[in-house]
Amino acid sequence: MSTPVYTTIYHLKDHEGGLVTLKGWLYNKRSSKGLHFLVVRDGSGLCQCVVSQELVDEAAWNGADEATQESSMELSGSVRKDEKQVGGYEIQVNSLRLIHKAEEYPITPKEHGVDFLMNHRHLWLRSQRQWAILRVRNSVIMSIHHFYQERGFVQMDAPILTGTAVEGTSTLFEMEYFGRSAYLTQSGQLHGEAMAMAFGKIYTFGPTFRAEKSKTRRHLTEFWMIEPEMAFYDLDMAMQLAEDMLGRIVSDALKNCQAELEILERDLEPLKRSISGYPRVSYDDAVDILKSDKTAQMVKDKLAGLDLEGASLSSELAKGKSEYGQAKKWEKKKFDSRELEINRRLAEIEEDRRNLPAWLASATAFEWGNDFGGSDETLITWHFDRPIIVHRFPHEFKAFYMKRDPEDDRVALGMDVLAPEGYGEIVGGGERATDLAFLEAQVKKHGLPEEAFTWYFDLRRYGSVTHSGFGLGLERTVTWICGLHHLRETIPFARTLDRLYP
RNA sequence: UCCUCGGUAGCUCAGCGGUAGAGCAUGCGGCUGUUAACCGCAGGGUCGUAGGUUCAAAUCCUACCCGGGGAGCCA
Repeated sequence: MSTPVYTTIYHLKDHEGGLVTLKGWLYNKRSSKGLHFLVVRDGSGLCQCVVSQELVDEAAWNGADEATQESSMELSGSVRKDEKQVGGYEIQVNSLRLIHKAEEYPITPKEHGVDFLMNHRHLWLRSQRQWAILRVRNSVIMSIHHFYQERGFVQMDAPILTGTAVEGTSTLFEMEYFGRSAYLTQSGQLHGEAMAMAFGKIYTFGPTFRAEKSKTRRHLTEFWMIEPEMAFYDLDMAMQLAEDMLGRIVSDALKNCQAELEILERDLEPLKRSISGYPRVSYDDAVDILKSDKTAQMVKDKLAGLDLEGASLSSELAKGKSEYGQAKKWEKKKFDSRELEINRRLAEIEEDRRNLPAWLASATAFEWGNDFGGSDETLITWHFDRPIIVHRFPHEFKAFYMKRDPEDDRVALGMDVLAPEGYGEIVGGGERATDLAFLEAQVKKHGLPEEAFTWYFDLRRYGSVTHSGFGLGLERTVTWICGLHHLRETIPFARTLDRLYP
């Protein structure tokens, strides 16, 4: 007999019919007399390994018998293709050694609540769904690097400790820095501009901190942001770059993360449409869309649909309850889990029914000059089947460094990319102001400390040029690609308003 | 800061005035192809905390603590 080759579950396809050794952890176990079906995970995937009492020695059998969930083990056996199994392969085990018998594992193959899972994030990472999400995150990161590197951008790091608030609006984490105040960066943009003037086209990729007291599914206090900054790019060029970048991220994910997206049950159609052809929508047009009869009709249709769905689910629930008494035990179990699902969905429907009228009211009352709220963005994106780029906003609610539109002084040359399916803003940026006097006036007007910007003003003193850039929120992008409800699962260890552990 | 929902077994939840329940997990037993396997038995609880109403409180009331979602703000 040949010697087994040490490999990983991901590479089993190269060893069909051969003998291999795997090292991993027990994900789940099913047993009957003389047989153990061990679902093993090794970080690269899952594989069912069959231990038959007749075919292994006593030590191997006892090891499989004793193994508890998440026990670590090393096993060898022959690889067989089997479409029915997770990963498409199965291993008939010849030998097995228990490396460490795990204590009772807190995360069972059943459902858990968010709080419990977040408290066990260090273990939750081992679950299949988290595996899939964080591998998509990896794909997105690599796509971004490839995209920019292939286009001649230089990756440069902006400082994390800063003495300047880039945008007065956001709240900063302040800290003591050798006797004075420093802040954790909320954007690398100003330093990015300096680097763009030195290298032409650059992008930063780093952590960003916002001390906003937001408790929503779209916010983290620590998140990762990618900020390209390009000399000699105007707004239109920046919008095209953002579209090309997102298109690349999406098409790479579709190509490289098929298994992951399937685990996440992601509907691929909206992603396939999101590779190119992003409509450009001016703020003016977006306001018209928001206040249109069509939007009002969409909200009404949505409400009617929710009523229908709610009624149908309620009657299913009632029917199940009336038949519960006569049901067999396994039928009861099935109904119990369905009941949970229905109750959860009903709660969601209830919430939407409460929110939608308020959304419509706020949309109808919207006036030119207001900033879009989360609900406004969602309503606007309902009109499109792929990401859209909204541009040229009233300058009042935009950052001081944005260039004014030469054709309309009321608006700034900013742009936001809004993801479809209700995911909203994933990119924000635009063309930067080039005129020194204008910037000096802006800093004063926004009440920012002028002395903190003297270095920044230098960029307009020595060869000021047209330039643009934007920031991409990594976690929001991954949330959209994965089709998730909440962004906290897209980062290994989320930092939120009241969560610093684990 | 405000609005809203929740806290019952290790976990997910049901019970909503009258002796504390189920599934999963754990332990033991059964089953030679299982797919959140299945079947049987067992252990496991100051019903978030503190007051109050009541013959009787997990259930009703008040306050507080903790968490989820949302608003504002943002990527």
